[in-house]
Amino acid sequence: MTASQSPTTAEELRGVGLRVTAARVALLETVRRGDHLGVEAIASGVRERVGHVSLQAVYEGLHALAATGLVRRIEPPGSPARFEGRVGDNHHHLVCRSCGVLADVDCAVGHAPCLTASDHRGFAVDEAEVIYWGLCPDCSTPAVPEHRDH
Amino acid sequence: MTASQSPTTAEELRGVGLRVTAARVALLETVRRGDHLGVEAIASGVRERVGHVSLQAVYEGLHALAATGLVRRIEPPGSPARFEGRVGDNHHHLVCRSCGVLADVDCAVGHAPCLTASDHRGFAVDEAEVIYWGLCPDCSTPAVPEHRDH
DNA sequence: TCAAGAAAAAGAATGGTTCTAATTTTGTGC
DNA sequence: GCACAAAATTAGAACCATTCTTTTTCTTGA
Repeated sequence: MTASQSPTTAEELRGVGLRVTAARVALLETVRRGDHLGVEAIASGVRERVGHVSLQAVYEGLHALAATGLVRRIEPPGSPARFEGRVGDNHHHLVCRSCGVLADVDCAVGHAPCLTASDHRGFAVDEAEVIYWGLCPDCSTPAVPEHRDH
Repeated sequence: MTASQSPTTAEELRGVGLRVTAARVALLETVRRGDHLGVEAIASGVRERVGHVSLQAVYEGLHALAATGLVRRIEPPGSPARFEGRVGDNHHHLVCRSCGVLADVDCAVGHAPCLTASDHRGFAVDEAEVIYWGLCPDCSTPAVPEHRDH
């Protein structure tokens, strides 16, 4: 652990072959500071930093960042896509059936694929994605049921 | 194990509190005979059996069947929902990154939740859904690459 | 046989996401 | 420092799976 400074956001972007624009720097920082944000929330965060950015630019930027592995796209069934900046540790997710909130769970193994199927039927498996379904602390307390499935 | 006949499709529908209509019988049988069919494919199968059925009726019927647990809805990120008739054994799925094909994998445990998170952060987890990502046998052979990610 | 309620029909609407085409900006080489 | 090519951004429309609304038809239990 000597003095190799952690790279700036701009350097990280350049490092994966992306051009550095104010919008993309803000995009990456917004995703990293946020907690599983959706596209609209990310767009708001980016606009707070750099003024007007179109929604399409956000989609395009997120696509680029996800393709290079700087962010990860999570798409829980039944809700729009969300993004997180925690990548590379192959962690998994807890999803609340009631309110849809999303939380991280560490993967015991830490690298993909952390599970191997007994019979993978000829597939070349490179990742095992796990979603734990349940109720979050807020929704599982019987008192004050604020959110409910219809 | 005496001679208790397996129930007819109609009896199964009635058993979960649903009304028996030609469309729903055909719907359930189509899903069961098919292999992870999409909504359009299911609609085609139903129409082959009972003539005209609207797409909305198929959506409505699938929703009802899924709510009662007679069918299971699978929603792999990036592709439209598909349905399967194999329920109750908590099996998982292999998804091909290239062509999107879906295959079943037996769960070693067999009942949900088959995995427990190390730290479930207060969530009451009732199911662990696993998706194995990889390439199917057809797409992983280097020769004749028919399908490719853009 | 009848009434109540569930299911189906038709049609429109919704919403997240992607595509197209034109314009601007960035990084690089001269 | 300038110009050029590639990449990023924009605006706007298009897309497609899914859902909603309303009306009509059918199943079921009385």
